Amino acid sequence: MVRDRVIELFRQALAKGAAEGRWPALEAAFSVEAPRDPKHGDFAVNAAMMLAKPAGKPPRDLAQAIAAEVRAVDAQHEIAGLEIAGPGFINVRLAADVWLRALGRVVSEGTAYGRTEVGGGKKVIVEYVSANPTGPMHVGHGRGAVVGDGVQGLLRWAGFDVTREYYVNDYGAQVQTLARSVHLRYQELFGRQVTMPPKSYPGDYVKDIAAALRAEHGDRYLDAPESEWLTLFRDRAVEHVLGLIREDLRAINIEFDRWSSEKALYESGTVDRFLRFLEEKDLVYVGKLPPPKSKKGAPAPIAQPHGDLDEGVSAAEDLTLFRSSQYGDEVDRPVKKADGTPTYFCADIAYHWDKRQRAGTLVDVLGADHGGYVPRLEAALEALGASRKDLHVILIQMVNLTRGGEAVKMSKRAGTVVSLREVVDEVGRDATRFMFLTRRSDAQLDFDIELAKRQTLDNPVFYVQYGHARLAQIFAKARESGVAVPEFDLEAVRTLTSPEEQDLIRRVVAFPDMLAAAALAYEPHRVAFYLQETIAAFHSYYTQGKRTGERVISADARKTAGRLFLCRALKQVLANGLGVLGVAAPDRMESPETRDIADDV
RNA sequence: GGGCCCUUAGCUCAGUUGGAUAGAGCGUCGGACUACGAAUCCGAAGGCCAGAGGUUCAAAUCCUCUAGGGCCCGCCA
Repeated sequence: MVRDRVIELFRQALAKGAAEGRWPALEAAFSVEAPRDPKHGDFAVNAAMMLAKPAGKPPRDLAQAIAAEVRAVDAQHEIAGLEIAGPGFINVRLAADVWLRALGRVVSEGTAYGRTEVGGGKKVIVEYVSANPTGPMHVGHGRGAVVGDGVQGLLRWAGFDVTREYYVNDYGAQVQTLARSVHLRYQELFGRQVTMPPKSYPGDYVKDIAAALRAEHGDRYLDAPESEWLTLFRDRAVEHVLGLIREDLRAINIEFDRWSSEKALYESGTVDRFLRFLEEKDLVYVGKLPPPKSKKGAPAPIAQPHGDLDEGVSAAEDLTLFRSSQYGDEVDRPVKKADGTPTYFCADIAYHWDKRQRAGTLVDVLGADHGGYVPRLEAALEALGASRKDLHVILIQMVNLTRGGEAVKMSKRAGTVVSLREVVDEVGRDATRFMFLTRRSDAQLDFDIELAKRQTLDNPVFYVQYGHARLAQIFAKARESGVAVPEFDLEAVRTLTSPEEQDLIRRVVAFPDMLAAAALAYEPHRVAFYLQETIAAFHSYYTQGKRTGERVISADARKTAGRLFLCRALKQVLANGLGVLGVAAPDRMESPETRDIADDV
């Protein structure tokens, strides 16, 4: 990478000067950034400003000295100019051929262009979605799914050894509730009047499961005690719902390497072994939990009026508590319920402990409503001898679904949660994915269905895809005109001298740096913004060429070859960038006329 | 009462982990197709980066406080 080369030259120069006692050694990393204003050169280096204080010298004087040293180190004359500017920046201008050779690499590396080794092959497990198998995915799950998938894709491109993992909560009260809901629907199929309790799952998919069970077992479980059917109904229901979730995921192009079952953790004895392990390490004790804090100063409710499927909170009893408060959590957390069975938390730390043994770095993509859960998870890792730094949690904020600006009311209770599937079917896979990536994940997102369907700049996915299609059409035109698509030719690309062409070259060459930085920050939205900005620069260049007559394909064979090569590199970068995000890069867009007709039908 | 997140142009949002004069799109106004896709582009107007302190060569970015909005504070998962 070009930027790495600049860093290397400065590092050598700084080390040399420090060894000769001309300035102190620089401990922290200095920055090498592409400045906003191209007049400031290709890169701005802040090393002199960082050294000014420890050296006790004015930054501009130091910058002069450092620049002289860099010139001495630059044996191959890769640097064309060094300037001291502003408060003490060293502005670096590279020799033109350095950029052009880097441009050549875009095409020679092809579909691998943008891959880096910053991950060093380190193992990472990215856990995402992990939606409870109690119903189809809704829009909020979709955001987590797309962001998580973007993160894992980025890490893969940055040279990490990534495992995509889904934790299936197929054990515990919620899937039992699902099983009971199925049983109620099952009774209904035999003509009985049933009322679905407030906290049950009434959806149509529950009826489908009930129907399947009736087809297989007839009325065998109609009046049977719960102990006879609960496990069967639960397992069937979970299996069916997981099938729905897999379909939902396939609709947005997401696959997993591993599905980890909570139930399996119990059935294999892993949870019990883990509990004994905690006891041996003296990380648990039997005690009482302080009463829950009341909110808003109101007295704590004595009992929950609606207790249909809840156990309710009983008075303080002795529980097995995990010493999480010693590791940064607010209070100790129970790992066993009053009835002696392990809590969700217990199984989850066992799961995280297992993951930590399989990989050095863990990434969890969770809904923001799980934010309060993070400290105890970190505490657990710390207590178990790993570091809280080994876990990176990405909290996905809420999605507000709107339609033409009007809020789409979603309520779990009223059963009006909009499924991910409905949205994907209406706006398409690519638009859905891209939409979720146009916002930082830690900020709330307004997802407007009408806007996602619109084909304007409001909806950037069409803009970027159109740019890719437009580039593809240039090559179609070239073939038509008998112009060969060129391989790298230094003489040809040397004709790319306009400010716009120089800008495009720099953007394309910066692609791997951008990807690596986005990966290390776990921020896939950066890729989406990079693509928009890059294709905007191309559209501008293209239209300008149309106006001035300086078109890509012209009578000047050498210029044509240079520009076609630039287009080839651009197209590759767009395709690779869209690929990281899991969005298609079409060579041709459906025309708006055709689409309008289709809409009218 | 406590914890986490958010607040940047009329609207929706970026801002390269602390850098030089804060950027896009939409909307408004005015322009550009006999051509490789006008689903595009060019120009104009639009800002006390919620507010107040602090840290330093440098703050939208870091620390404290204040004001708004969201999420959470279970022996559910």
